[in-house]
Amino acid sequence: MTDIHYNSKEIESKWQAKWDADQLYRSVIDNSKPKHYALTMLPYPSGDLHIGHWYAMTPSDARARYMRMKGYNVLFPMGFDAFGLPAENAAIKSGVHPMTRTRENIVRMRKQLRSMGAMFDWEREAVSCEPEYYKWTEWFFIQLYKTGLAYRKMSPVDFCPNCNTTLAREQVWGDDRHCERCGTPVIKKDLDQWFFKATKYADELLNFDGIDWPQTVKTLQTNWIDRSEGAEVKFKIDDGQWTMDGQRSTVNGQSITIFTTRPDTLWGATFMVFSPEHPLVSEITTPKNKAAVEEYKAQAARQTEIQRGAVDKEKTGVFTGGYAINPVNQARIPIWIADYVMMSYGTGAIMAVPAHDERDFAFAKKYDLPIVEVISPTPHQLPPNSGNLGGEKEGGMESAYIGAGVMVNSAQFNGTKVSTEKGRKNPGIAKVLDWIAEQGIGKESVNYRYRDWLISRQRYWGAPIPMVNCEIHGWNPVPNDQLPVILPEDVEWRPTGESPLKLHPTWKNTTCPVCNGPATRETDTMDTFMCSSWYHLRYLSPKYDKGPFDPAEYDYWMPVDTYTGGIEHATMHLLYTRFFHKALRDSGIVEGHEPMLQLRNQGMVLGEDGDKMSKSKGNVIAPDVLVDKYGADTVRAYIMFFARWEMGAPWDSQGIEGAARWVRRVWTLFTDQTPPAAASDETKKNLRRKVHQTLRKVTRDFDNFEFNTIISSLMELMNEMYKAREAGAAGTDEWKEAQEIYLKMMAPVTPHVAEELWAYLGRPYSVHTQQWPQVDEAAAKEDVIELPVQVNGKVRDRISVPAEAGEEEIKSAALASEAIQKFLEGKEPKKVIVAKGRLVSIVI
RNA sequence: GCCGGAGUGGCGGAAUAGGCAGACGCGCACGACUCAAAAUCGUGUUCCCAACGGGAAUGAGGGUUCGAUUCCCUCCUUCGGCACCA
Repeated sequence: MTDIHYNSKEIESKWQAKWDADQLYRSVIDNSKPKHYALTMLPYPSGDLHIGHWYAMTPSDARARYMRMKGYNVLFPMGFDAFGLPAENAAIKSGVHPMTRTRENIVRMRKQLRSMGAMFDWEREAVSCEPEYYKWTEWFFIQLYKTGLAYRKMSPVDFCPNCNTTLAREQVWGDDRHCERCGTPVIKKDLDQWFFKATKYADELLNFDGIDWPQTVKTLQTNWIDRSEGAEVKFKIDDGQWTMDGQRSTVNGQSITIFTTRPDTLWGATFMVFSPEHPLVSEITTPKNKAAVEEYKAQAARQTEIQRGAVDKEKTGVFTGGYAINPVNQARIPIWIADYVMMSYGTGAIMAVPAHDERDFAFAKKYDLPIVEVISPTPHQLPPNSGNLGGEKEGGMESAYIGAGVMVNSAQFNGTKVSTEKGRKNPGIAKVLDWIAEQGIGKESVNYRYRDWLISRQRYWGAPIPMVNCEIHGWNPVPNDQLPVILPEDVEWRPTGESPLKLHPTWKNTTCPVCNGPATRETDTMDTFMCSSWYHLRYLSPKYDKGPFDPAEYDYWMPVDTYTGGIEHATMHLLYTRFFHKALRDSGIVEGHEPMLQLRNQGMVLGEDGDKMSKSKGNVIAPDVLVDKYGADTVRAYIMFFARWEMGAPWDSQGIEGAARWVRRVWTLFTDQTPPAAASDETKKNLRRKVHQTLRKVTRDFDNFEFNTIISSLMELMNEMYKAREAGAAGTDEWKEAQEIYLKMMAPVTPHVAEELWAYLGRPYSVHTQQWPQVDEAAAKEDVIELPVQVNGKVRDRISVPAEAGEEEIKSAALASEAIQKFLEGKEPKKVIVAKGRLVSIVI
């Protein structure tokens, strides 16, 4: 029976069936072991598992397996993020109900996932579109509503005209502000929508203490939230006399608040600019300027935000006729409107400091508005108090000055140093902040770009928002005993821009939970990111019906120890789930500040042409085909080998042959029946050394998610084993140890073939429940090391010295070398540096 | 414009803590086996100088150092994020 062929199909189906039957991957609470919750992002059930899923999941699985062998009780669950647009869009086209289609797709994908041979605990599978799941999605909504974190507001929101629904700010991408799902540029609509008050946690979300997340994700989230420190300052409206009869506007004397990051430049504020949409614009506009202002507002409204947002667009604006008083120097300054001021940021109005802001400078130049320098880069150029207090033009400036300097033209602050630091770290800003607070002019303030999370979607295939509206009692949550609000099945999916549930004849009619009178249900559904914000909790106990999760399971397994998935979710799912966790924590539902302690992102597998894979480009690699041709073990091995996991790389159809060859060569080596021969002690010692060195390396690489070098180390060891066999090592104790350790190291990567060979060698089932081997440091140690000897930085020779050799011994061995002597030319070296275990460096 | 990642052979990539650049694999070349091919096995494979031998080389240029893919500065290319954000 020397000639056993490697048959991937046979051994993979055999072991998958056995593992299933034995419940080898069932994870149950076991207080005798430390737990490890390994989580990988759940797929959307599109109906086909693609190579990207394999790339994300198999290294995650390998590491979960490794942790299990290290002695942890590991939970590695899988499920489906099953609500969402594609199923609904397919329904519109084909008429097949989304639930039908989704369940079919799940059956198919479950099968594909099983072909991976991963250690998923299927008993814990969770599917977000099933009522027993979304009951709790609805329940969570109500918890957030009860704590004031869910609210309804009419506001201008992003709407995708192709997907026919509103989107959260995070789901609008790129320069052209397109829909994250379909790429269509979004439009603005004024709509009454449900939001989660995520901004309440803005500062906390900026804090990543205690979590081991990639710097890139932390940076992306930080940029997204974009905290900026500054001040809110009140300017009084002073419109003087508008008309011949001295009539004043209704807002005369009222205060308008602006946000600025540069309160130190207040003395240079020579005009104000309001956003055209600012509610006070019509109030402050004088009759004389009304026509021009209305015209400008209409023009601004016609433009899309993209057109308005074009950075290099020339600044435009019109004067309102209104004035305000600069609170620091009482200068009467004109109020303009311009579309470079956005209603959506700060207060929708700014103080314009043309001398020290490029945009304000361009605007002032164009409309001939005064420019007053208040920060001088050269402190002694201007005599103190040489101020031209707001009004006169400063002709000398060529551009706005943004750098450090000292304050000038700023009354008692003249001479105060200003750095380029932001916020309180800047001495000038700090002083002015204190002073304006004292004077009651303004106060220190923080602004964020981050917006509350808009969760209403005008689509059918999502979790219903469990709210009821009564004419008398307004909005109220559906009582707990009526949850879940079930999605009706008989719905027409017409893409009308309105929620299909709204068009259902009866579903929306219900009774008010307060008065039992007639009321209507909310017909929008929830953003599917709501479902995925808590799926890691449902995995704990997917069949539990007394709450979203079983507290006993929660106490044992949470938090997630290792989370893996794509970085494209940095400012979406990964931010939502952190917010969600904090919101639940404040409701007393969960504990701790963060849901996922460690995060690692995989890169992307590109097509062989180096482009992103897509059906239209025809460069899609189908894992099913690869599994059929090579077997899952080879696909797993190649996926882990061919790129740095966090970087990704283009697929290479020839490259996978290398992984296939490796698996076959291991197979051949391990099933080989070469009779034991006499190997020298040297051979046996070298074999052991290589085995333990490899073990040390593989262990470290698993710890560090460096999967590609795990495979190359295993390939190297295999090559060594082939040589050792040639030298007669087969059958020796050292050989047996090598085989045993090899299969244990291989088990997380190629679980089927490792199990098969483990059985072949007559070891007790299963290799996957074995303890991870211990490195024998003594065996791994080198006796003799080869050191390169450099002369003036160039390697001129290599010497062999005992590993234990002292500095003097190494030094004299190096100097004794013939090759080195040649380069020394009899001269005495200036310096000899011995880096122990590394090299010798001689300077002449 | 701001923030972050990445630039190493024909290709994917490797290189504990600043110490032999190119591990491992793909590809390619040559050889063995074969009637032949595939598979398999073996050898070689950064570039330049014909070469024993030597020189150059980790995006470019500079710096620190006995020594730099690794640290510092300037710049280029590329990918991603943000952006009239006050």
